[in-house]
Amino acid sequence: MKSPTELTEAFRANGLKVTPQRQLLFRLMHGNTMHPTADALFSEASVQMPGISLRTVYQTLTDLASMGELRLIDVGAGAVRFDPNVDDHHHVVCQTCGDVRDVYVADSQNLSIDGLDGFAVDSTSILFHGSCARCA
Amino acid sequence: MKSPTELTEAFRANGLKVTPQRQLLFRLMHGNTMHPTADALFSEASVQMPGISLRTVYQTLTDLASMGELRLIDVGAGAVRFDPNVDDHHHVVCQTCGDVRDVYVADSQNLSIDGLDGFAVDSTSILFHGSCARCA
DNA sequence: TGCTAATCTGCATCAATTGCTAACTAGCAG
DNA sequence: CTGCTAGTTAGCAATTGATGCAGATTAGCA
Repeated sequence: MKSPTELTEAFRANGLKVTPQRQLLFRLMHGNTMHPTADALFSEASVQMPGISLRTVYQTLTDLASMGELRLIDVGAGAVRFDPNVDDHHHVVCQTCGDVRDVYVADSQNLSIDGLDGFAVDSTSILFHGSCARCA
Repeated sequence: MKSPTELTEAFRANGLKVTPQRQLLFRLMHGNTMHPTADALFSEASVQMPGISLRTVYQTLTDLASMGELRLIDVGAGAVRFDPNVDDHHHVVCQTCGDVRDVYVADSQNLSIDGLDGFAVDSTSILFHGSCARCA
């Protein structure tokens, strides 16, 4: 994801306004490796800006996602998570503490797939389940 | 997933009762390659047994899943899907029609992962997104 | 400084799933 | 075959994550 400053320019260039709410969320997500849910981010944001709406968090994060600045990840735990890392990477999920971490998989683009039957693959997402170092 | 007859025995052996509702669901899921949602299965079941409860569908499918007879798959489309194929396999999802199909990935157990950092991987699920032959 | 489209808040709504309980029944014991 | 009882079912309430909506507000250009 771009820096808050770059995002400000990108938003304006797209005819979108840059509000204090959005700037706060830019800052909270920039370099964030926690893979927060909308709700977690809302809590964080509320500390610095009491009264901010959960709706606004969803809105802004959705905007960022559709601009390709962040990725939505669904680890099947109820709520979607947001990941500012848009590199070609994948995720490990700790079954105990729910922690999500980025990992890089060699040759993930060149997997040998049987049964495709004419299906054209656009993207691949790999999810590893297990236990993190702390919970093991 | 085992055959309806085998499941009947397995349920009894576990102290679970075999009701007509469960038998119907055994039959509907056996060899089913449609990856139905609970709701889709409920509709199908309702044809043969009007009055069956959606709650019962969820209950029975959850029981089957915890007995290892079927797998829950979440393609991030809102509702969980049920897959009676418990082999080591993965899924492709058509972004257009939503269709889900089983595929087999060579060496999916031996991916070279960077950034694990002490994380112990138990299971891997790979999701391929793209367009199926019909929608392309 | 004013205008106007974009945004925000707060609440209603929706969809998937689970919780709860009274009525019912599979399946064993006698 | 009959009765008992633990396990099940139906139906509805409740929960959770997410989105729709409208009136008040505001960013940012002229």
